[in-house]
Amino acid sequence: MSKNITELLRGNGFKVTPQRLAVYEVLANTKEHPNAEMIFSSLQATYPTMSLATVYKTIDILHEIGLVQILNAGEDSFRYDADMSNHAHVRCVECGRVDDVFDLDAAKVTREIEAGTRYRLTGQQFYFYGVCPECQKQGKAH
Amino acid sequence: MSKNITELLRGNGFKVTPQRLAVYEVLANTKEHPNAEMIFSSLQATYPTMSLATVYKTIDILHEIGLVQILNAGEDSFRYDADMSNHAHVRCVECGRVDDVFDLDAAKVTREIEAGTRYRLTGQQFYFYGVCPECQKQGKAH
DNA sequence: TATTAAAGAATAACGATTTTCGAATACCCG
DNA sequence: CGGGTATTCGAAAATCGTTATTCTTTAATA
Repeated sequence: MSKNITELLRGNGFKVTPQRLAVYEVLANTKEHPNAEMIFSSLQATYPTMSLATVYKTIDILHEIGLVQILNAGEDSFRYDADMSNHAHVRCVECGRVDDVFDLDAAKVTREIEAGTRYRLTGQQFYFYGVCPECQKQGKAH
Repeated sequence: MSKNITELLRGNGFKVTPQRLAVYEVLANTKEHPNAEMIFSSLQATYPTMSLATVYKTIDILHEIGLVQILNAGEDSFRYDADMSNHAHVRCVECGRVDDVFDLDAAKVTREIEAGTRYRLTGQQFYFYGVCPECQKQGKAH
């Protein structure tokens, strides 16, 4: 990336706080697309006083300055991803895990849609649902 | 369709009630992908005593017997669609309307993904975001 | 038409997210 | 490097969509 988180925060008029760096670190170092609760829990050890509200407010800022994307995979809560590349997601309907799907040319599909509808498209989200390899092995597959 | 709503309800062990028929009628006669609140409001005139809880429970049943699909277009509430065909949706980020996108071969994309990941896919949802033709005319476009 | 299990309406409960507001602190300036 | 100040933090309460509970009504069958 061109700028690091500290520069981006300061450049957008936000203060650089340990909490913000910590929340971003969690997101940047996992591939598990955690929700707010999961981020909160994983920070309990190092930041015992941090509240869920702070996690939400921080995510809001990180999203605003383009450092995290918000996933709405049809669950009861949102998930967050520090990987800003345009990629789809697949959720296992058995265990709930959410994985990345990189081999999909979304731009091509988007161009087709833009030609078909008369919308001027600004973004898209593709979600796939199925059973992950692990759960298939578990024999839970019917 | 092969069976009508009355047969489907009864065949699945559900009673056929005026409320259920009414909720389905609303969904079947609109292309606006209403959420629960919108369905509730549009039934106020004819069913002044119906409660929101009934709308939710009815939608739940209609979804269970395969008569409506649930849309999660990244808003704060769910939308519902009586068109069960596999089609994508596009939401206008200006006015909030949700339109259908039929010209997209989702099955083909799904097959590609299934080959790439090792998931066994059971479904997918594609959502596009942009500015609808009306809002583009409004000059709100930047 | 009577029986009865299921459904409706009203209300309370629930969980994720947002807001409020006094206390704490990052950052600019000297 | 320390002070002043606007911003942020954190705890609690509020909000909002949705779900559960309770009690009353009703559809379906004989």
